[in-house]
Amino acid sequence: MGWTDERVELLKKLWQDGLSASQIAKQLGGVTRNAVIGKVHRLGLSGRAAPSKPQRTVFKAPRPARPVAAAPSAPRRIAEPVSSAPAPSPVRYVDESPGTATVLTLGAHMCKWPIGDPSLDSFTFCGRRSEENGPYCHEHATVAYQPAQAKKKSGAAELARSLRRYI
DNA sequence: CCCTGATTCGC
DNA sequence: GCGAATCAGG
Repeated sequence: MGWTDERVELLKKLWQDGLSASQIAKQLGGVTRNAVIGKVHRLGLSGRAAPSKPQRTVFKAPRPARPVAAAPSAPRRIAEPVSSAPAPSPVRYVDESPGTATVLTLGAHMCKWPIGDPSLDSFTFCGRRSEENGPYCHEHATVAYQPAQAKKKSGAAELARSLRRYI
């Protein structure tokens, strides 16, 4: 299929409407998204009012690898981002407000408990005064070393006992 | 691994 | 001019 005037016109319209190249290609039929992009580029209308992507190539968030790695015993799991994890866990660490310290402002005696998604710019640390010998404040220190015992509920003995009923 | 657009280059 | 392959991101 070639680029008839109609198809080019439709291409322009859809592209201007903000549809992606693949979507346009699917709607036109007989062409791949590469063909659409190539045509778009050739027509000279590469840029468009794209509200979805603000072009954030500027100032990539400086995020050093793992600031918490130095801790003697870091929390086993960092709280998942709220985006795709609606599953309410018994304890919600993410909901706390005090995430004031960034990686830049985080000092030696400040709580290094991570708050939020490390891959996001909004990522912060707790920032409250940490305990003398630990990387976390008192509140986070208690929660950091806890999860191990909490899961020690149904052991082998209890399991065996529950199974015994069905024998 | 899914997606996005950008670019290249043989046709 | 065309578009597949490839690249560079999110």
